[in-house]
Amino acid sequence: MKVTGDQALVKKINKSLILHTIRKHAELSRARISEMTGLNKATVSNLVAELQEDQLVLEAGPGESSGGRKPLILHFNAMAGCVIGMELRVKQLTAVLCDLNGSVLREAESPLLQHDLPYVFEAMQTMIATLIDAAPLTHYGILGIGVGVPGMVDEHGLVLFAPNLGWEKTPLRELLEEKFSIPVIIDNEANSGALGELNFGRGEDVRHLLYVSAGSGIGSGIIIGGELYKGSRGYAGETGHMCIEAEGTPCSCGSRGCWELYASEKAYDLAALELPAYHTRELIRYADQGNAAACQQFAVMGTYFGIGLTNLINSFNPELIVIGGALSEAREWLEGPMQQVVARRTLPYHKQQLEIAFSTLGSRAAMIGAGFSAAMHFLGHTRVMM
Amino acid sequence: MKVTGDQALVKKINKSLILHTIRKHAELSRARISEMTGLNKATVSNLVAELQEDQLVLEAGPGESSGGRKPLILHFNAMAGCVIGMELRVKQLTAVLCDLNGSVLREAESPLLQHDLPYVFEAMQTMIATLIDAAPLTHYGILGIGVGVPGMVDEHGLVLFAPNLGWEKTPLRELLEEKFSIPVIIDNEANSGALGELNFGRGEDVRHLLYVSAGSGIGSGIIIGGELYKGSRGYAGETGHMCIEAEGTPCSCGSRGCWELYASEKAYDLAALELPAYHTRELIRYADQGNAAACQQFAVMGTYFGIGLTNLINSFNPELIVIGGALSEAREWLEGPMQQVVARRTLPYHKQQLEIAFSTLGSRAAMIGAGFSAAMHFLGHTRVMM
DNA sequence: AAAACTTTGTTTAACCAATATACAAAGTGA
DNA sequence: TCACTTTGTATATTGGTTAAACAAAGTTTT
Repeated sequence: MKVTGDQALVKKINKSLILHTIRKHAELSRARISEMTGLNKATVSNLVAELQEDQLVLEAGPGESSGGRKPLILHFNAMAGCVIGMELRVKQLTAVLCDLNGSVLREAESPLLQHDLPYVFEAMQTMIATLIDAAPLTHYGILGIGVGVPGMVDEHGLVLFAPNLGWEKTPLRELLEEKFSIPVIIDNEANSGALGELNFGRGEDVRHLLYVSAGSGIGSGIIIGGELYKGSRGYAGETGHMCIEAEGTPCSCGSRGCWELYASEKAYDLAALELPAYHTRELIRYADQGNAAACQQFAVMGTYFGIGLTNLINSFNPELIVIGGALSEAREWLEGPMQQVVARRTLPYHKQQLEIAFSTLGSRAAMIGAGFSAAMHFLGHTRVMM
Repeated sequence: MKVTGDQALVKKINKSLILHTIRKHAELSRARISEMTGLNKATVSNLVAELQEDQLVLEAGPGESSGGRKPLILHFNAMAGCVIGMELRVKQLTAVLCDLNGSVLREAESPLLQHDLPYVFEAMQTMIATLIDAAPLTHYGILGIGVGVPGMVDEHGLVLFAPNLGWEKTPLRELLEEKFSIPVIIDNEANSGALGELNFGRGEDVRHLLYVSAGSGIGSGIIIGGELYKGSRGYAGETGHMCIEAEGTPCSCGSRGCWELYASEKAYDLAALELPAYHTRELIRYADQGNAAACQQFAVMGTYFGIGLTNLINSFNPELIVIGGALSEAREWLEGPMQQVVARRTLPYHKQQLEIAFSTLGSRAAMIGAGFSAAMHFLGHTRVMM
């Protein structure tokens, strides 16, 4: 059954519009909201009153007059409740406690020594419980948990396939919801990172964003029209297995010449590196010391990284690409060769309005994005398309 | 100013819902529509009455009783008006006169000898005028013109760049609207083809579809969530310039190893073909006659075609890929090698629900899709997202 | 300092689309 | 013929937005 229109829907649309207008712009008066949205002043007053009852909007006293009565300043009550954003990495579990604006209230981190589900689930439980205990008292309490995982996730929060964890069809959402009895959102780590950068990083006012996470592999989160694009069964963005050498190195996925073999940490295995370094951090240290082999390694990777980016640019035509993940820390060494290749290889019209940036949220992008998903699930977002 | 909710919007949403329900399913009663949409019977009656006044819905007399009063069968009045769908190709101009259901009422075709705008525009004008004259008398007359062009088009119908025509920043929509005073929709030929296949070809009930048009180059039309995805400035889908050989053959776009150099008609130039054939039709004839060189040529192209498809599959995760364009006529020779590569190289979870099909609309896909765009522009489509 | 003007936010009455409910019309089956 | 089903319409109610008037609280002009 499709969505039909009635008065309740109208109210939902307008209330949602007002809430998100306040959330994004902060410090608005009712009169200003009426102007910005086109809604009648009376409608704004009524719905703001409801949002105040819901504890989602607060009145912060009078503002500056512009020649008449002083406006009553409203702002979004980011502390109406808290959310937990978590990232499950191969060697580490990290999480944040956030308010509804993505501000980090508390951080937690613990190493992950094994990958079997009981062990990992136990570690997640412990960390979540710790953050819940540490949460300040708010009206709604803990509103939800968002988790970014290194693998494909379907629309029911089932982790279909996470090769680096050895997981297959793991019902992570179900397990966590059963344990904590609050909504849980599971998503691919790159998708979460894309949401984080879109909302709290570089992506303000961007409608088409590509977040490319390069670490032990490469994954992309695709934002289209301001929203996450997940593909037909929820796992688009597996761009690491894009072929950039038709008859290149065989990959574990069954294909050959996959991008991530040349432009992620997997490249270290292939390179004839005469250095005792197989991790990005170490390699960066060598490069910083002026080691030619390390510099060369990054230069080659940067070039390959740019080739893959070019393909994504030609296909998706994004406004902004944000590069995140462990490799983004090697920006100093990767950026030059990468930008050079992109400049040389991209179609002229794509170049014009494209910006390629490195993550501003750094390693927290995925956590913050995952928390944002949980917050949005609570806040809702009803709107009309023409 | 954003879209706000009021009663007019509610009516618009519901009227649109009813109209498109009738359009897609045909032969429905008011009672059945009420069940399908969830709208109240009275609401359906009222809005159907308005749609009848608008001449968009007709009553076709009583249907079969299922144990009670006979239903009154409604159907979409596809002949409320006509649209023109046109495709501008490098060597040919083709167009169709369609009803609002994409049924072709009349076809036209003429060779294109030059590419300068005055000549092409003159040819377009003549063809459109002929079709308008040939149109049957309908309530609304000619509702719009849709044109698919071999190049990038922005949201204002400006042809930004069409290398095969030598066009740059050509205001095609403006010119046609000025001339004919009806709405004109310009789009990339692959985008139009994607819409055609989605609505009138293989794509029924498909939400994520990729239409890959292979001819003198390769372009893709991307349907996401049942809607055309155009990228940030309206020209996503330039997948032909996806690099599949990092240090491959230099391309006119400035890059190297572009997919279309290996898997479109451009490959003929590169191949050491010892045949006097440089066009697909001729080559197919040779292959049909058992010529080994021709078969080999197609087999290689099929393999490369599959490699590019694999990249698209991993990135977009579509439910259905439809292959169109001139090369789709070589299906017999391309399909085997192509499917083999895809089967071997695609990630296991992507394979499960993916179907790769050849165009059913053939060379008419883009025209019919362009006409559909014009029809949809008239009919409107208002809906809600949660 | 008083008067005139501005701006903000609320109150009021009117409007109108969807809905539930009752009802009329037109069929089936025993 | 009678009981039941199904279809489609009529009626009163509900509840959201809106325009317009208004009250409140400023600033600017005289």
